Amino acid sequence: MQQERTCFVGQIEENMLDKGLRLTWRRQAIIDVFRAADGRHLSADDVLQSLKARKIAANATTVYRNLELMAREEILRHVDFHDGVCRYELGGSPDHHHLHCTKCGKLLEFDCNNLVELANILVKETGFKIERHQLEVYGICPACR
Amino acid sequence: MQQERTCFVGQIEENMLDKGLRLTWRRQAIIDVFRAADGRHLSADDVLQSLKARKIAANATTVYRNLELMAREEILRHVDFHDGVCRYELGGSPDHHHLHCTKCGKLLEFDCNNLVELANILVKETGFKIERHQLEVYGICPACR
DNA sequence: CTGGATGCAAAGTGTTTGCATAGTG
DNA sequence: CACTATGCAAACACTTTGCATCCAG
Repeated sequence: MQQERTCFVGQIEENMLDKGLRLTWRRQAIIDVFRAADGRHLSADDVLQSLKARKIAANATTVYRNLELMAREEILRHVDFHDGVCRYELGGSPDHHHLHCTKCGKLLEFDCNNLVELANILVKETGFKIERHQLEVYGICPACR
Repeated sequence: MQQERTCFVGQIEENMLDKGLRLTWRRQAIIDVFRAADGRHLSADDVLQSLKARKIAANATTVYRNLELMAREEILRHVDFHDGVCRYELGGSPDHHHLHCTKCGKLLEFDCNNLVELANILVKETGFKIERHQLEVYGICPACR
């Protein structure tokens, strides 16, 4: 049981410990949920349901608190699909964006070197120090056309 | 009094009538609020407060319903600053984007031909028919650095 | 053993819905 | 005069807060 819950302790967990964060069962479970989600973008409720499916007791409050914590510590990244729900994805590179099909909901990710270029132009023209940007694109995917 | 409320009936109002929408006092007042806002991006509550300041009785429900209606009819455009509030701006060209200062809240708008180009690339690569996109950039403005 | 993590209950915020009434075209 | 817009109250979904208890380091 203990073993089931501990799963494997990977880089993310070590990262958390390095940052002085406590590594609780629930936090590990949340990380596992994101690993299993394989790049999908989960809302607090998605996480909660996944935990329930894995028979891990968890409270919505705890999930919200941990998602926010992990986003602050840059373990998760906050993304916003303009649907009124906070979503998160695992880790790292903020330089990919999303292409949504407004019919079937299919989601494609794309890198965007153009945006890096654009960011440079913006820096020159406005003097802003750019911290983050998010581009969401909506359209109809080939299958739905 | 009647005259005060009617203000001037411009293109937007004619546009509404053309679409078969009723032009009520409150709708005109809401349009006036956006005109007076001079390009700023207003939440439902902002609109409500502005109406109150102009001594126009209006109910939150009505404001929500009309903002949604006008967005559907492409009189307003829905924008989302990822702060949990729906915002709207007047009209037209969707091809400008926003640069937010995360310290002072200053807001710059910028056009983006790069994004049009990007959109073309996405169309070619993915086969999506792109309907809309929104880019929000966050950073520190020169004054705050 | 001590301070942070958790659960529970309740409050909060922004938005939506149902229904009766008022007002526009 | 018909049919839509409005106000009001209540419901709603998602998220946050306060406090007592629990547990990792």
